[in-house]
Amino acid sequence: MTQIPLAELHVLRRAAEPALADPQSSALARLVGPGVAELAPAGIAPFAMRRIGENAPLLHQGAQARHAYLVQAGYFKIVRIGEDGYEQVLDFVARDELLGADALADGRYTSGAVALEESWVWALELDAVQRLVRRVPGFASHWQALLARQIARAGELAWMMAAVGADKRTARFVILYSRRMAERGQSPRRLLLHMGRRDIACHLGLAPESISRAFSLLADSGILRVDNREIEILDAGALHHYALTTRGYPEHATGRRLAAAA
Amino acid sequence: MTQIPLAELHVLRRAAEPALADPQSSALARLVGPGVAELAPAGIAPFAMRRIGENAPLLHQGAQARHAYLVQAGYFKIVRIGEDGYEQVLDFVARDELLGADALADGRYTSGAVALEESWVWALELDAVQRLVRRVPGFASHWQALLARQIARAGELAWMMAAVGADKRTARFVILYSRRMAERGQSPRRLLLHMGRRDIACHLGLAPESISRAFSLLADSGILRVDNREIEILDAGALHHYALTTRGYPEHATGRRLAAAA
DNA sequence: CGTAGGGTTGACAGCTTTCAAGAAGTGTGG
DNA sequence: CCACACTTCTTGAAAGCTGTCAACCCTACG
Repeated sequence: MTQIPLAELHVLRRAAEPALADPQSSALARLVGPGVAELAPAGIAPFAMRRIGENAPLLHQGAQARHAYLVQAGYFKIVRIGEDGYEQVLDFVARDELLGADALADGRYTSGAVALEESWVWALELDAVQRLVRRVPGFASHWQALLARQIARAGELAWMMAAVGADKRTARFVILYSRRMAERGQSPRRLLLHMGRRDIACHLGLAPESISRAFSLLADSGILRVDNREIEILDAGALHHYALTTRGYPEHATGRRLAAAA
Repeated sequence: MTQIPLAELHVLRRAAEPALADPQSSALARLVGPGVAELAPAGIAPFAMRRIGENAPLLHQGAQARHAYLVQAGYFKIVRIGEDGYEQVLDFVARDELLGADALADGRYTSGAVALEESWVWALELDAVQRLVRRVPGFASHWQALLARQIARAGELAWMMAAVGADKRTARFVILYSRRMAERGQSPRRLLLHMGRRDIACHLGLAPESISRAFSLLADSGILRVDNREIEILDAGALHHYALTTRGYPEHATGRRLAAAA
């Protein structure tokens, strides 16, 4: 009955002192390629790793941007502070993902970023990135793929937020979380939430109590097993089915004039 | 009492046959620069303009992507069709904005795009864009700024969706719409909605009736004047104040360890 | 050991969805 | 030119759900 807790993950989290230039484990090497080691001495890519303490901010909303950051290890939340001082959690960011890329638009960070746990990031000078885009073949497409990935996330966000009920929205959050776990090569079934209920609520536009209730409901339905921040997906099919029904309208008679191009 | 309707805008919409290579009015020239005319003959940038009829699809979700599109004139909605056949409106796209850039991630469009009215777009071959990024100085930053702009939109979306009530969410929608109008140099006070109530509802995750009610409420409050798809912001301050109160929590004790970087 | 913070659960008020009907505008065909 | 059908938008009333406030449990930490 009592399964082994995700203790190994906890340990892994604590001991996540990352290797630097090893292509196997360096997010930077995965982005730039194996030739990364030769770039730094040449002055083309003076990329440095930074450590961010738990609850420490990395990006400051509205601040002048000189760097983007590539997450090597740890977990961040993207927050936007409204004019009224209320914070909204826009997204969560994990290893191999980009922070602060939105600053490419106008040179300022449109949102803040806070580490949810001890984290390590690569500081990418925006100027240096531009040099790499022009000089290093293949880098431009890697970089743009990373940017495009962020754009695609907007769609995921809209999909999640468009769900009607609090429980359905929570179900979709779990699905997305699981999918991202899988992208990082981790188990898509046994999840360790790196954030608290309040941050989840802030992200989904719900009350923390509703998150709690939704988790309890999904647990009682036998779809999830919930133990504080440890979550296990017991019935993925049922979870997807549960998350399916949404506001929206069946694909109406689109395609009446399919070919209208010149 | 009866103000002049936005007739001139309607007319403008109808007569929007765009000029091609004039830097003043060509979205492509604004993106690439005045040298755009020299690229096409050289075979570097074989960009062509396409006309899309009303209600005609431009992007097909899941289809192999060879082009991104830059909107020259008209209006689009970005839609995602769920596995259950229900459509979700992710965003709306207007002149000078990008369609299908998310395909840079994995070569497939993650969402579809449908013209809400007769529209014209520049078809940008993705390969050609890559060539421009490397060869044309200054283009890379323009291009990336455009991509970054899309990323920043995700934040706007989250902000809008995080509002609690249907009326507040609608108010935020109007604010964003107004802001985008201003970005395009149009009046931020007198708005012409290019989409129907149902698309708005689909976008906000609400029922169409709720949109109607929210508009009526804002109109009765003297904040908006609503006449079908013509909307005028009568009291911008009140509108912002109305949209302010949101779910979320006052900036909690962040910054306990402000400096934790190496 | 005591406190503080996070998570869970319960009850009521408020709001949104749903279903239904009516009004207004648009396009077509006679 | 008119009439009809169609779509879109609006408005009304009841049911359902979520937010709020409150209390309680648990763990972590000093």
